[in-house]
Amino acid sequence: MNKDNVTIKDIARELQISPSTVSRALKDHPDISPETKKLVNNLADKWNYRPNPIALSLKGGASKTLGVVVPEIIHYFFSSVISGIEDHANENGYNIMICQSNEEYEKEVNSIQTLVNSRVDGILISISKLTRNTEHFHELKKKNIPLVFFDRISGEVESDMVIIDDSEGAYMATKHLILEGRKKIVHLSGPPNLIISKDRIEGYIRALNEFQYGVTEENIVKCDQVQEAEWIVPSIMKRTPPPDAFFCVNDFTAAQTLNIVKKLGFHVPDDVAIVGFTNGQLSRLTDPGLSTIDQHGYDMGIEAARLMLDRIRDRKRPYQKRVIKTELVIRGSSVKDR
Amino acid sequence: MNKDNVTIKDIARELQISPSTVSRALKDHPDISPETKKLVNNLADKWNYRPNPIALSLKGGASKTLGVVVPEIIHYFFSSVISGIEDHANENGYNIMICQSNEEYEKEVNSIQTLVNSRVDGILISISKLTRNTEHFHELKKKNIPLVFFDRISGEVESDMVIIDDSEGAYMATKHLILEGRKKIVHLSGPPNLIISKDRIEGYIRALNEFQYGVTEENIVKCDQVQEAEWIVPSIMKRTPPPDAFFCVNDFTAAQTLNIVKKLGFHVPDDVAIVGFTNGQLSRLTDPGLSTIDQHGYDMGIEAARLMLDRIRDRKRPYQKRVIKTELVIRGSSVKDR
DNA sequence: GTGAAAGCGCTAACAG
DNA sequence: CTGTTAGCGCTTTCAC
Repeated sequence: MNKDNVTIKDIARELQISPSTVSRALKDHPDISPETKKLVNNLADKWNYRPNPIALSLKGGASKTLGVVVPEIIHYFFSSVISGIEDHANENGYNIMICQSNEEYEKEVNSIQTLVNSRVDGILISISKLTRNTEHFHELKKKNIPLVFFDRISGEVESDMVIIDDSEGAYMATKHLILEGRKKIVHLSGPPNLIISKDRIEGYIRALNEFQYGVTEENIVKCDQVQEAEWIVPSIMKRTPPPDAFFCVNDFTAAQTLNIVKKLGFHVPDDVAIVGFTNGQLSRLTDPGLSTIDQHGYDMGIEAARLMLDRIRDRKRPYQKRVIKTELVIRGSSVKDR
Repeated sequence: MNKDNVTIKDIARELQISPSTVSRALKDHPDISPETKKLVNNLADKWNYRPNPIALSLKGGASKTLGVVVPEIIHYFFSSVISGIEDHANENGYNIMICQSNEEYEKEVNSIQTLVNSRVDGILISISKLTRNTEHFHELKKKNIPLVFFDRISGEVESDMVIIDDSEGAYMATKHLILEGRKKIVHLSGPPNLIISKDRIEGYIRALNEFQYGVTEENIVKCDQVQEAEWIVPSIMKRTPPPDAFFCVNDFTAAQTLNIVKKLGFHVPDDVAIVGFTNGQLSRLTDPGLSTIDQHGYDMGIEAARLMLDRIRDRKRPYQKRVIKTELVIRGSSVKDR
C-alpha cells in the first residue's frame, strides 16, 4: 500500500540487483538464492507489487482474459452462465470481457472482432438467433483462437462445446404432461435455425411417440417472442377442441402463455397445463408457479470455462462436447394443488 | 483478411520504409507526404491491419477498457445498466470488463483489485448491500483511477455519480396509492445502509405527509429478500386492520408480496394494491400486472459511461451528479380494470 | 519528409 | 547464482 504501480525495476533499483533477478526471484526460480528471494519478496509485499498484465500480454501473447459473447445479458439463463464462467475464470487467474450480440448477426461479428482486437486468449459464445453464416467462427480457428460454444452451438463448426440435454429436457416435460393426463399438447418452439430448438422439438416428438400420441404439424408452432404469443396463443385456443397443455421453449413464453390463457377464461392447470424451460426467477412468481425444466446455467458456465482453459493449455486435444443434465421442476402450472 | 496480426513492422518492411513512418502515416501526421500515406493506408486496409491495443496500453497507459462492478448481473436493472454502459463505451472505442460482487464486501474489494490489476482506465460501480467500508474507493482516488458510482452510491466518497430520483419515484408511487383511495400503505424497504433505501423511504414519507397521513414505524419494514417476504408479509397481513397497499423497494419483492397476499385470500387490487420498483420483464408477467416505477436502467448506463469518458478526458473538472427521471407505470396490481 | 533509437514492464536466452 | 541484452508493438523525440 506504499506506492502505486511498483515495477520490477523499482524493486531492482532499491535492492541494487538486476531486474531479471527480481523477476526470477518472484517466480521462485531455482537459480536464485533463498536470501535474495526473501529480500525481493518482502519488498514486493511491502510495496504491494503487482505484475503488469499488459506487459505480460505484450510479451507472451497471453492476456489472461477470456471473451464471452451472449445474445442478451438480461436473460436469466445467460446471466447464470456468465456467473459460472466468471467464477471459474477468476479462480484460475483469468478475467472475462463480455459482449452482447443483441440477437443480431452483425453485432455478433462486431463483438468477436472487438474481442480479437483486445487479444483475448479465447472466446466463449452462444450464437444469436439470426446467425446463419459461420465465417466469423472459421476466422477464429484460422487465427488459432480457442472457441467454446455453449447452449446455442453452431452445427457447422467443429469446436469444444457444452450444451444441455435439450432433447431429454423436452422429453421429460412432455412426458410429464402426458402422465398428468394431457391429451393435446402444443409445443411453442424457438427459432428453427437454432439446434436447441430442433432438439427440443425432437424430445417433444419422442415423448409423444412413446405414448402413441399423434404428432401433428399444427401442434408445433414457432413462437418465442413477446409479440408473437400475443396473437398466436389466442388463435391456438380457438381450435376445437383447444389444447389442454403447452410446452414452451422458454419460461418467458410460458409465463406469457399462462397469462393469456387465463385471460381467455381458461383455468390453469385444470383446463390447460403449461411447462416452460429455464427455471429462472420468473417461474416462481407467476400464478400458479410455472413448471419448467431447469437448465443449470451456472454449471454450464463452469463447464464451458473449464473446457476453455483445458483448450488453452493443450491446443491439440480432440474437441469435446459436454452435456449438462436438465431437471424437471414441477409447480402449479401443470399439477393441481401445488 | 490476408494475414493475421499484421504489425506496423510488416507494413514497413513490405513498403521498404521505416516503422515510424508507417505509424505516422496511419495517424495522418502532417509531416508525411500524401503519397506515402496513401501507400500505407492502402496496404493497411488490404492486410486488415489492427493496432495492437496491448502495445498501446503499455506505451501510453490507456487500456481503453472500463471496469464495471455490479452486485449481481442477473437482476434486470443491472443488466440494463450494463447494456447502456457497454453501448456508450463501445461507441467510443472502449471495452468493458464486468465483475460481480455478489452483494459481498470482500468480493467487491477483490473485483476492484482485479480491475486495477487489469489496468482499466476507470471503474463504474454500484455498491453491494454489505459494503460499509469505503477504503477501497479512496484507494482508487489515490491511484488516480476515475470512479463513477451508479444507482447504489456511497455517501462518503466524493465522485461522479448517476442516480435516479429515488425519492421522487417513491413519492409518485405512494401518491398514486393514496389517490387510488388507499388508507394504510406499508413500505417494504431495502437495506438501510444504501442511500437508495433511505431516499425511497423519504419519498414515501413525503407523500404521506402531503396528504396528512400518519407515518408509523411499523409501516416501514425492511424486507428485500426472497426468504424474508415469506414470513414478513403474512405477519403484516395479520394486523387488524390489515394494510390495503404495499409499496415495495423492488419488483421482485412486489411480485412475491402479490403472490403471498393472494394466497392468503386477499384480492389484488381490491383488497390490497401493490406497487413495485424497477419495471423489469417480471412486472408484465404477474397476475395482475405489476404497477411499478420505471428506473430507466439503460439510460443510467449511458449517462454513467458518459460521465466516465468525460472524466477520463478531463480529470480536473468538478464532480457531477446526474439524476435520471423515474416514471410511474400503472398496471392491474394497483388499479382495477387493467 | 523520413529514419534511428529509446522506452513502456516484463521475460528469457545467453553469458559469465 | 546473477547480470546483460534483446524484444513483444507501438509512439515519439531527436536527427538528418
